[in-house]
Amino acid sequence: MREKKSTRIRKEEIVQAALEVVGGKGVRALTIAAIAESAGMSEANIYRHFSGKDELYSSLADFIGNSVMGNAATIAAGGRKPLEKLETIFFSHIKIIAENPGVPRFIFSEDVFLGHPDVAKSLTTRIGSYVETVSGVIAAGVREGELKPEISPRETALTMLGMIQFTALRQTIGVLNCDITVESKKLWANFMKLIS
Amino acid sequence: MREKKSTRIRKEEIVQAALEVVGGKGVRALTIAAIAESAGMSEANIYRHFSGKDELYSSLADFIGNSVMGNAATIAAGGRKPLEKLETIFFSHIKIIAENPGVPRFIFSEDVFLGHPDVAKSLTTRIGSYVETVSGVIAAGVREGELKPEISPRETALTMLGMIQFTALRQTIGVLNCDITVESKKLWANFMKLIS
DNA sequence: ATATTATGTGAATACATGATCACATGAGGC
DNA sequence: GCCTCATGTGATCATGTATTCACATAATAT
Repeated sequence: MREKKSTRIRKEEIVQAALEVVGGKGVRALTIAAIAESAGMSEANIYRHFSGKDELYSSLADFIGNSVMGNAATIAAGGRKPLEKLETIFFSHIKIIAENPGVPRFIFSEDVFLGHPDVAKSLTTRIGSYVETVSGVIAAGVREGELKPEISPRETALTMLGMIQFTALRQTIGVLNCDITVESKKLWANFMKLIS
Repeated sequence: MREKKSTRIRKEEIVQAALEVVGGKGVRALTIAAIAESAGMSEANIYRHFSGKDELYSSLADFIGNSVMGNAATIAAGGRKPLEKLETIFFSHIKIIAENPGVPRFIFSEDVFLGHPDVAKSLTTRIGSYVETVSGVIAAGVREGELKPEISPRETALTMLGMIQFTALRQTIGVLNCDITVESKKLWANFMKLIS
């Protein structure tokens, strides 16, 4: 039999294993069997620490939300100039996506939004505040004269997030043959020309 | 027993039914049973017209590709001005998404890109040519002085498609509480300010 | 009219997946 | 050393899904 560890540690291991499964084979492949194999334990043991797949999904969403989406708010609250903040948000978001493909896959997966409404609600709230955060930074940029005065903060924020999201998507489905960081630099350079 | 129809007609009906299932309940719910119910026929009859789920996926991809992505190429080949073409491509794409949510769901679904590599390859090719088509229109717009000379056609095209894709996504997951057409008008008005 | 063929279906098969259970075993308190 | 309990597991069950098959019936040719 395996070494025994506390539930707290096992939970983290299981969530991490789940994220790896999603990153490697997609949310569709997120079966108890796959998680158990990735975590190196039996299927039954998953149920020892989680009541079922629902709780596992919630934990996964919390983990992603806390470690990832909170990031933008922190940057926005910093003391730098708006344009700098925007750039930092953009590239840190891209970096997260590049390092962990399971994140965007999970966040925008059907299994979450059609199969786990409570998890979906929590994620949509986070996405909404993400949009507001970026809008606020853009509005500040306009006020301070760094950005063109005629642009609309909210729509520009949505355009920027769409650009990020589309990049993640293209990477996920393999359209992006070159490196995602190279691609994102080109996109950002062009976006700068559009907004300022 | 039901009325008998030719395979050609039944195939169309089945593809349409499948698209409705995807639009209503997602690719995850695209089971033979669900398609059969939506089409009003028995499961076994699906196999009378398709060799299996793989062929059905291919047909679905072809249908979407032809009726949707071909659209942009037609518009681009027309005789209007680049900016007009861009606007038409944008709004017809949005219209398709609004009328049939199954389209973006299917195109960017994991089930397709991780479970049906041949279908995925055909779709990635189409997405690639879509990007090129839009890039071409934007490049023409720059040449003719309708758009800012400093923008990069390819990256601007990706930004525009990202904007569309993100709108589709927000509609799919329910973040978009207001009408998608209203939202898209606001986004386009802002995008015009960005590119010209 | 009859034969032939294509189209339609309920029932059955094979397999994957989520979940449970009885039982095994390691860790810490005594 | 022994007890207790949380942790770990193979076996098992229930359900859902893709697919097949024998059989039924409408359309069509002869």
